Amino acid sequence: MSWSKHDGGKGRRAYHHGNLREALVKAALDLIGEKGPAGFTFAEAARAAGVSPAAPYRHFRDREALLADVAGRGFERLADRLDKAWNEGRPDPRTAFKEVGRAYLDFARTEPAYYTAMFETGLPPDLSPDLAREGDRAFGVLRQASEVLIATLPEGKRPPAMMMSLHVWALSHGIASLFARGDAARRALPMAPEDLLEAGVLIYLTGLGIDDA
Amino acid sequence: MSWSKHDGGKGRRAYHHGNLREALVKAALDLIGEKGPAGFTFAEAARAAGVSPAAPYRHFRDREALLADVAGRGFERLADRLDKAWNEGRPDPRTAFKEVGRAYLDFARTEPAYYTAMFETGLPPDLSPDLAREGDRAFGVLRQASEVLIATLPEGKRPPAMMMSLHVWALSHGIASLFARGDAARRALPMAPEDLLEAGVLIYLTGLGIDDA
DNA sequence: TGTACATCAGTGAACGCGCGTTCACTGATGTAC
DNA sequence: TGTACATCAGTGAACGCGCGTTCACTGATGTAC
Repeated sequence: MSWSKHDGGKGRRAYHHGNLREALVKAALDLIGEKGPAGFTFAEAARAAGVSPAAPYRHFRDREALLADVAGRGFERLADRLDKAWNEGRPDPRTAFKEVGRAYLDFARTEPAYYTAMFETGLPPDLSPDLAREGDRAFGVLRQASEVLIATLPEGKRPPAMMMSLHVWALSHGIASLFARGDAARRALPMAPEDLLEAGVLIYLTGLGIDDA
Repeated sequence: MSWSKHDGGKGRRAYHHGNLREALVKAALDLIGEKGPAGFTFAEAARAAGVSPAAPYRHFRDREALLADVAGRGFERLADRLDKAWNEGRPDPRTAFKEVGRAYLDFARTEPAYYTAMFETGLPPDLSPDLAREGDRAFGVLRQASEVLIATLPEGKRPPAMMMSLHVWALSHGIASLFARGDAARRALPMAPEDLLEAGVLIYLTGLGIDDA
């Protein structure tokens, strides 16, 4: 957050913020993280960025547009993390697949503000092209991983990859939103959410006939 | 919604509403259904019930208390529906178990306003004793069903019933909240949510070794 | 059966608040010549 | 290299709005005798 050069080093504010767009995104994340999806207001984000309430309109059409931007960045990060966890199927597809599941949950836990923006603000998943694209990309990682895993099965015993990835996504999201959320609505769980997910995925894979190599 | 007897049949309003508490609950449900979790306001619920904005305070401590009441009723209905679907394990535990899954999703789809109040308002699950009790009762049905199913397995191959019910709940909730929600945030799905869930539960049960009789 | 009175469940006006958004504006920056 | 000027990214005041909540009140209802 660099204010203009003519600041004079005295903390006196210069006219231009420098990177207000980024500062607003960060403020939005902080607010969502602190007070939940409804606790984010345009006005307060502006305040947090040290700027007048009219300034954000130079960068975002309205409140919803900022929210969509935040959610889009969230999906971008999620996709990156899942992709990294998948690691091109190494050391073996089954292990890598479970790592993808863990990474999903890890994302929900370590980035609750992003996760909330992505799934709890009621935004349509295709509100902006960016949002839609990054959302697809994240799901694509899961789908690609499913395909590779399925290919290890004998022909004729292969389930649809789409179905499989939807199951895993739904299970992961269910666990995340019931047991690994950041706010007071989190439900108690007699084990780590990651372990619950890993066990579930394991049983599911067994059910599909994808066993240890 | 019966107003006082002295109404005179002219539509002139008498002083007492008769059943304001119920009318407010109904109004809350309608508002949540129409405009999402954040779209519900105490003031508008009062307006919908045809009553001054101060009247609801005779029945609910505040906005959150009304929300908790609605959520509690939702869990009550959900528990009843799950229990009915379980039907004491008839015709056989495996079939009955799948029916419980279907009933869960059916509830989410046919009662989106309740579902939203229960899971998307950020209420702590133990905000009121009623809410906690009915929530536990709903989960209890699932847990009981899991126990019966598990008992069909040979000793030594029985997974913990708690884990199993958590898996099924999470999968159901994940599907419901991603693909079967009532608002614009619903994601497209190339099949019926119920079928996706049934297939998932089937694969999961197979993975546990619970096969067709 | 009639009456006095306590209690219950409303009214309606008012409050302070913060929100999203708009507007005409102005200081800072970048560019063309 | 200097200067004129267009454009960009802010300001700050104002708007209308609806919210949650409080308050003193009052009409309707139920009950004791």
